Amino acid sequence: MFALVDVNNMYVSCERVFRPSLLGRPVVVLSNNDGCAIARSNEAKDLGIKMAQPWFQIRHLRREAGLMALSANFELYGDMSSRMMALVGEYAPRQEIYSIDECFLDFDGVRDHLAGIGRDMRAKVLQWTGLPTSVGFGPTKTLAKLANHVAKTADRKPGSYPAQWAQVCNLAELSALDLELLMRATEVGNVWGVGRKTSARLNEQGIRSVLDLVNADANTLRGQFSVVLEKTVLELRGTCCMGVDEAPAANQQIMCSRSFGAPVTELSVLVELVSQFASRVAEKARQQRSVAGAVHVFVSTSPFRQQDRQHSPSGTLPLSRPTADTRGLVAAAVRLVQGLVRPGFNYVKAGVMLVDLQPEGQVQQELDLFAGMEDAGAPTRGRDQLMGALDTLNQRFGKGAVSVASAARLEARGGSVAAARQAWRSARYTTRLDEIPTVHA
DNA sequence: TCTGGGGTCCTAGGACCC
DNA sequence: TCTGGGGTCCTAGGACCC
Repeated sequence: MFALVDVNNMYVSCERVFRPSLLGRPVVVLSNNDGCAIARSNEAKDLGIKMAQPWFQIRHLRREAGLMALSANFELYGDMSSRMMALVGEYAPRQEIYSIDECFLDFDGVRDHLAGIGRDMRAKVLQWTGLPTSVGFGPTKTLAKLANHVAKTADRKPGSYPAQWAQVCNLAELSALDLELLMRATEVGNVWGVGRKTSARLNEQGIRSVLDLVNADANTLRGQFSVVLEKTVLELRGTCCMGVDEAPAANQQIMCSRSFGAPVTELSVLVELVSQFASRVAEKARQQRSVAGAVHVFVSTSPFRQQDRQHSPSGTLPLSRPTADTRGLVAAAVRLVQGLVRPGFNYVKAGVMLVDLQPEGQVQQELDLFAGMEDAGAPTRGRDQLMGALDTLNQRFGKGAVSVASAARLEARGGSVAAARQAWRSARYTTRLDEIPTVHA
């Protein structure tokens, strides 16, 4: 048996822990640049606000409905997530942390009292962290996901499902009749792995509910769609196609990209931005002990500015020697961006991606045949120590305390036009001593 | 005026090989 | 006029997830 535990409206719930005045109010958390809503409280959902809806479209609800908006505070959410995951992980022999707000638990062999365990887990997380969760149990991961959807929806929309399924729902406890009722009442688009496009195509064929999908011919669907959908159908029927993965492999790509606060036309500014992004991905690569075989850079104009001429070039540069050294990666990224950018365009976004990632230490030395001879014999140790020192300093004194020169100029100028807008960010209550909450007695 | 930032996996099609 | 068949690898793009 698997459980899926997830935090309801994670980002909003994290904010509410430290600002109880937000409870009961419509609240959204905004993306970078305060651009669009990436988390919504139930009250905000009830106002009709959609996921990723642009802020300028819903701003009027501040006055009309008391909508509160907060800028994203990922440092806070990440720390709250770690606390929640640690608590939940105690309940089962294996845990797969699937995203910042949800994890699978593998209750191998356990069949009884699961709902009770779920309620206990929920209560403990609520008491210890203040975060409300939903828990779904099922014999496969896809069914646990479905159970979680039911637990959350039954809680949020009374009448949608029987009330006893709210908050914690165990599909294995249900009679065959109840399970059929549940699947008939649930739209196929709510199934894990069935997105917008697929559900539209399924609907055309008359497959509207989860029950319709379960009763469809898996083989035919495989031909029409893909093996992914076939697996989903099998999982819905109770056949396990996926296990819990406790230690997911290192990422195969590492990306850092941002939309800018204002359009950028100057190459020099883009060089500085891309340098910053490259520094960030280099740091991430070192964290997971990987080296990159190639660097990919893209810049793009805004498809929403229809009066602008559009230009979205990208390029990839293979490295003669795979590395996670900030200097080498910044140099490659800068060379790329210099070749991409053309004058006369309003660029609004850029990004750097590391690809061809390999574990550090098992780098193929043959690739060095054509590398520059000047450093062929240089000890790599010096480099590692320099990067180690860089990471330590930045960890201790804050991001950007030490950086390569091309990335540092932006900050020296006191930010730039491209700086992201973050008008309403809350304090990093749990990770910064100088932002720790004050309690007034 | 103002529209996120990460990731994964699968498939189709082309290049290339024998 | 008639022009094989089977394989691998790589890449781009699409769909999905949160």
